[in-house]
Amino acid sequence: MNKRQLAAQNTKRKLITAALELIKENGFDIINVEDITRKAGVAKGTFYTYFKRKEDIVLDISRVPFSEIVDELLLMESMEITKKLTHYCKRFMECVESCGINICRQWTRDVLDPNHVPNNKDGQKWNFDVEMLKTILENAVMDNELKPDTPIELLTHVIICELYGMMTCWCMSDGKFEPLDWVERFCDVQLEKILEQFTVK
Amino acid sequence: MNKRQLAAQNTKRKLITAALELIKENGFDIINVEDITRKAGVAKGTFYTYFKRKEDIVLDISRVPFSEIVDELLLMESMEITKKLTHYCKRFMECVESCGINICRQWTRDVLDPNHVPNNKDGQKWNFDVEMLKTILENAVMDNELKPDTPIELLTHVIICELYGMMTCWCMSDGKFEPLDWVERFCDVQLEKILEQFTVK
DNA sequence: CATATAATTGACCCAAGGTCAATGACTTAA
DNA sequence: TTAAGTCATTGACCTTGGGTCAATTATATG
Repeated sequence: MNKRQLAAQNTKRKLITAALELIKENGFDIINVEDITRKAGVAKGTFYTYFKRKEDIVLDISRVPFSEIVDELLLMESMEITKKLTHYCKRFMECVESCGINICRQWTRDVLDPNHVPNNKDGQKWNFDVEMLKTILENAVMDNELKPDTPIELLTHVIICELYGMMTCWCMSDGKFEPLDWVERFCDVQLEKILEQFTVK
Repeated sequence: MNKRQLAAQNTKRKLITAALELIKENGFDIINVEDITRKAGVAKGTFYTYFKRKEDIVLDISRVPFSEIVDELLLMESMEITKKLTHYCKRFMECVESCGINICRQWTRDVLDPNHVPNNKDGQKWNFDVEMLKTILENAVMDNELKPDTPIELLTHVIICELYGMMTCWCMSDGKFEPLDWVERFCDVQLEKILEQFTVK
């Protein structure tokens, strides 16, 4: 990586850091692009070198904490399926809480925006690796923990639905409940039931 | 209701009808306030007599179908709790489907908008009567279907989470799955389990 | 009929997202 | 070393569209 690329990387990092602090504190709609660039110490136009639209920076902000979960799960390869899924769900809500309401709010609003086209290489819209969840379930089928005819696509969607539902409701309720208590209750009560009919006894 | 009030009511109805068609067809961000007023046959300023902000009209659009569910549930008073809740959930997703993705998307984005202050009299932000759900559960406790120490607030939130999760994911996935199949699976597999520990045997 | 009230209008304002030609620092190849 | 090429940076400028408001018109009231 040469000098120019390093400088560019640094500029992007400065923008993301500035935006993170400003949005977390004030909310996405309150601040404008110039607030971000001023805090980052660059010109307004520079923002648009790295992000197509004002909204796009939120995806990049939230990507960092969530990407850690994928690494953690790789280390849990040998564990049983419910342990892995429980970890996945709990860590998801931990990330939600650490990002804060303003970021999660805007992230959800972004993904619901039909104009939103992700600008990252892999075209991934969800910040959280849904593919990872699928892989966990596929491995469980291969390991004969789950029946061969398990509808993986469906189960993936069910769990994602649950997590996004919790996140959305948490934001809507202005943080009235504890995300971690919430997800724990879900794992204890519902998760096993969801898997039950596909589990090999 | 005198002539003037009737005309005003009619103007508002025209605006809502015009907006419904335009948003359902094109999406909220694509159309602007003038598109709505042009289609309704009124001036731009008139819009702001009835709605504080462009976004506020979406709440009014979606209120109609959802309000019907409350009436239906009043007719089911004598039925058992799972029947009532199943009906509630299924009808919710029916409304979601009939509103269409563009309306539901924008509705969710609205409620996640921290600037959003509902303009309707009762200050209700959710278009769907959450209080109704609470009432159903409270009645079940009184009828000794559910234990006296049932955490009603919690159960209400759990079910709302599920429904909003389904709606949000449906919108995010661009309508890739069937809302009705989805909610049926939820009612069959998870609903009973959620209630189980509070059910009087 | 005069006064009060409420709905309607559309020209206008303006915040802020987004553009782009010019600049200059850095890279590359001869 | 140097000249050509590349690319991040800049900030004045453009544009869109949400929202305002004084004037007007229609209706209600006494």
